[in-house]
Amino acid sequence: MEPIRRQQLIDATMAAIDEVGLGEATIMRIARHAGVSAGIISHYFGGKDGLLEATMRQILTDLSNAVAARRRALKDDSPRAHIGAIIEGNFDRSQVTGPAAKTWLAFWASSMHKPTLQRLQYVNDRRLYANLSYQFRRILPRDEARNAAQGLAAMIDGLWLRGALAPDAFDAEAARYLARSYCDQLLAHHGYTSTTPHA
Amino acid sequence: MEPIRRQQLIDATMAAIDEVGLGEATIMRIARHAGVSAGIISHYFGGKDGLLEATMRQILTDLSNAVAARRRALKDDSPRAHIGAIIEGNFDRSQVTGPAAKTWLAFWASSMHKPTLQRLQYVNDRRLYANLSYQFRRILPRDEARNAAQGLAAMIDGLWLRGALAPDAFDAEAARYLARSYCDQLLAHHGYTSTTPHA
DNA sequence: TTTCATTAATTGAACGTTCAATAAAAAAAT
DNA sequence: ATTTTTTTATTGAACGTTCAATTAATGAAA
Repeated sequence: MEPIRRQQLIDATMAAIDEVGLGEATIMRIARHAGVSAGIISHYFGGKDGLLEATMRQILTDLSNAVAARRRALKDDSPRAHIGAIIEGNFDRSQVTGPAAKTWLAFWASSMHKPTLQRLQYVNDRRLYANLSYQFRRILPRDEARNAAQGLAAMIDGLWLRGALAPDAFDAEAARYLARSYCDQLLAHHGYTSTTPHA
Repeated sequence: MEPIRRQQLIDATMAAIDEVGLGEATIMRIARHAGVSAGIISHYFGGKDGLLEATMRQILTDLSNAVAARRRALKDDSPRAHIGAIIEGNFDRSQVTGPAAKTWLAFWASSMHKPTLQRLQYVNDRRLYANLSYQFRRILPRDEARNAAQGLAAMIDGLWLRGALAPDAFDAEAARYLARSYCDQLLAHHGYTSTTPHA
């Protein structure tokens, strides 16, 4: 029963944050979304903070899995292919629009003042940077690779931020195209030519 | 007396949000920061929401002014110069790190669920896009210009988001360099050569 | 019956708002 | 100039509401 309830409550948390924002996402509202009583949250997560932390953890895990799966499925081992997979994985993110995205942004803002969330967010950020940096380094000199990784990471965050903010106006395909184009420009800048130009 | 108090309270709001986040920024804490009593907030702003809206308005005005001032000071009327001024202005933003930045991000998240803030944020976003788009259009074909504007806008947001999140690790100069490099790549992509390469 | 899962009622703290009272400043009258 | 009146600025306490957490009671399963 425990794993079922935990998942229900995590999903309900995202739904509630998507609906009214983190500030108004009370334990009663979350519990109502999950179809259970409020007390059960303290029982399974020790309190509201525990539930919020578990929810952020799940989002990060989902993101990590989405990237890893696409990289595992690669036939091409080129840096461009790996970076492409990272981009695709980040824009999957259990739908860039929708509950997960708004929840992510809410946690992002909240992590500025909650050490626990900040740590999670930091680890995730470093992983993205390390992965990008490593792949760029296979082609670009050290400083160039470092800049490229930071630039692309910023662009991914920025595009996704816009997705969370205006889900209706957001075109996920256009976002992926922009990120890949930027990646290609970064690589081309140092003599690398892509084998298969993106559509 | 009124304009003085209003400014004090707006500054105190940013200080409080910088300190403990939007969720914990109570009117008592804000009032204490300003050295006045809590009741005065309702007197001058009609309530907490009024104060928050006024604070966001001020941040947007400051940003708008920072960009406008740099564009007015341009000697060169080239698209590249204008876009450069927009970048510089956006990374001024009354210091990308510090209270204003955290307040901005807090409002950004909050605007997903508060129509008033959403409207302010939307107008600001459209102005950035329109300005960038117009300048790119002077050199690039329509679709290319549209993509370039969206890409650069996303990169600016992404870089700045990272500044708000990790003020200590953030290098404003590096951020400006990344944005300008990206801009140059976008322009160079269609035969345009910059007159003065950035340092 | 004993244990596990859940609920519903309750508690105390914290919140934003309101309001009557006060203090300070300005204006008017003497 | 001095006093009186009016306006403005501000306070601090009280109110009603809402929240997260806790507790005791209830139901189901083993």
